[in-house]
Amino acid sequence: MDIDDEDDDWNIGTDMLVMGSSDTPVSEASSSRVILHFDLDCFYAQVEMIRNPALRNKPLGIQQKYIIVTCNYVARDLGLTKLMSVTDALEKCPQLVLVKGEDLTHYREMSYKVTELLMSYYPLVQRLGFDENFLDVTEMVDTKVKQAPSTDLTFSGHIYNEESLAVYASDYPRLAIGSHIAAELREAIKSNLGLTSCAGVATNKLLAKLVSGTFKPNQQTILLPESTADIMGSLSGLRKVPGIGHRTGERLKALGLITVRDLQCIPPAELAREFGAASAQHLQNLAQGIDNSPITPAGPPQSLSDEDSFKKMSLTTEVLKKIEDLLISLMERMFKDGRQPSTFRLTIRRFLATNRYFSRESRQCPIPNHIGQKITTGSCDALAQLVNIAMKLFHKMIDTNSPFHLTLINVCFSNLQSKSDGRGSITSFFTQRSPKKVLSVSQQQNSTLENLSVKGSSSSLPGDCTAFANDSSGKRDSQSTSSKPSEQKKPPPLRHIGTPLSVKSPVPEWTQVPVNSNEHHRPSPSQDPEFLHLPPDVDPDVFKHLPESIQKELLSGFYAGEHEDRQGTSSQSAAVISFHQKLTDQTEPPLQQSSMPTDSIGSGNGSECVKQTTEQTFFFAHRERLSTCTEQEEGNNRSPDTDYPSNVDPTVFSELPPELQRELLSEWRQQKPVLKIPSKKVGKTASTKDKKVATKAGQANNLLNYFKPD
DNA sequence: CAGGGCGGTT
DNA sequence: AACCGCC
Repeated sequence: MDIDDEDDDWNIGTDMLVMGSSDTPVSEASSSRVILHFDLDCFYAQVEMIRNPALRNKPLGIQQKYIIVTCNYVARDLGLTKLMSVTDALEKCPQLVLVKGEDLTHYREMSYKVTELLMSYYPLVQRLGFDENFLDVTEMVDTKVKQAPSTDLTFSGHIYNEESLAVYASDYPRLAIGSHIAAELREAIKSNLGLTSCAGVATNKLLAKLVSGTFKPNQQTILLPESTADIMGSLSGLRKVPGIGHRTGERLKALGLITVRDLQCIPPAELAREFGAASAQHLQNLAQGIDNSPITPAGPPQSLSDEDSFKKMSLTTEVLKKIEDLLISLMERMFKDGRQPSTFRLTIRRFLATNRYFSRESRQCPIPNHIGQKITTGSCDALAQLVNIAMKLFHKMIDTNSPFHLTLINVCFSNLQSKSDGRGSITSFFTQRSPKKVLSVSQQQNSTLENLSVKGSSSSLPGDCTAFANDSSGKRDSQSTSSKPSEQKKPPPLRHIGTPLSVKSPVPEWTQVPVNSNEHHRPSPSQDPEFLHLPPDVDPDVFKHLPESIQKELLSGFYAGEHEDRQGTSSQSAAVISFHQKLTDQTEPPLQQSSMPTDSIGSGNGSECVKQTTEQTFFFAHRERLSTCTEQEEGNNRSPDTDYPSNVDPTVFSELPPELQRELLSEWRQQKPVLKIPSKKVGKTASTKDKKVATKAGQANNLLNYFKPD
């Protein structure tokens, strides 16, 4: 039995009151929230078009395996849709240009840049996937409403159901102001990052999300409370309600519920029989557009994972190899993140013709401290030890004596611990790392917001941003009291609304990546035997499955015949620090199982023993080298050098934001040198961001001016 | 349902 | 520790 669901019910009042009183002139409930939802247009495709502007005017599809996960609007106009098979897509549109999108690195980076940008305006930002963000601007709006008369208000963007409404912005001053904030932020995203987006303005997350897609590319829409029933009723099925997924949808269908109205009307008691009272209430709330869930501010990701899918995998050696590949890239990301994972999870998907639910199975276990530390320092044997742990987990799920058929493997780090030494600490997320971003929002001289009879004022900006700064506990300030009836924790972490969160650079550290980092392609160092080296406590069960030749190689040590630049050459990055730790067989006996976790994951008997390599280097160094030679083959009529400026439409390129131009250029440049390994530090300092800082520093962005007190 | 990743709940 | 839900 669940006790929860406190929040959802008592406050039905706020939203519902407004809806209910549709006869009389509706006035905006002063207690309702103002929530924005931002949805980037065909996000992956936009990122690829920025990376290669020549793709702009062509039908472009982003391909993952045999699926087009998204496509640009040129392609959509030709009839393509999301999640269409490559075969179908090419049939419909033979001239379709395909870009592989399995490697999410660039999308992830850009995604966090967007979140980061929004957070720099106001910290109450919640991510939803890579391409959506919610903002709770209630308090911003409220302070504004108090100081400005609600005359001369306008709505920015569309109004849902506008035709059938007769409304004035002065009836909804708070949503109206919210709509201008949304417009300003969309413009900021466009001018700073080159991305177009849609936005929805409403009184809760559910409605904001639903309404944001009303006018599709690059537009925004307000949902007035009186249209709540309309937009809910417009949904084609229950599955369209955010919060009702596959499973819940099926269960509802089993109850005979198909439409939103079905769910609204079913007697609560009946629904409660299937879902319990609390969940039943929650579901019916959703069906009515009621959603009191708070915006939970985005922090760094709580887990990092890497996965790959395939048609068939049925050999243990393949599994081992795949896990290793996945771990290599995952560990590198983990290393860059700086935090230390304390839980490891292995997830698989079995091929099961019978299984209707594509279900995944997972096993997880703690990561021993000493291994976790090695991850954060980039030590080479962390890989081997993790592979070992992973294989143990694998054997918990799969009996390798019987045939098996996997279609997916996922490796995941979670329980990420910030270390108090600075790097990766939550305390440093908003500390100055790179003064890269200058939020010169509006290029336009007259901000729309300035029309709101606001006393624009000084632009003194606080240098310190303590929004999330806290100690290593990893918890944010718990805060203050909600002024709303809703149970929401009302956080604005901002002490003073008039004090914008650091125009300077609140760049969260988890987004920090070497600017010049050249990691375009999947690691796939697949051919390279040096990754197969195993730890002292290697699992004999695993080992014996290996081909003999590999076993031999393992036993003889891999780095013996290593060539040249294994030593920390100058070209290696700070992230690729190499160290040389002499480990002779004598000084370091290979049996260390005492350090394994106490559950069965720990190494078992003492017989397993592989010679430790005599010299260890950070595995990232190897990974970097190997990654340089990969290149995507596209079957289509794409020119092979799509990433080079030669192919780029200069006009289009010149229209890109300067920062993007620079990053692109450096990216392109990076592709040439085969062994060029960018340094984190070099990347940062080499990036020309400093110039940008000066750009419009004096002209504080309008939003910030807008909220200057007095 | 694909695909690669996330967060949250049980 | 495993599952569910979402993009």
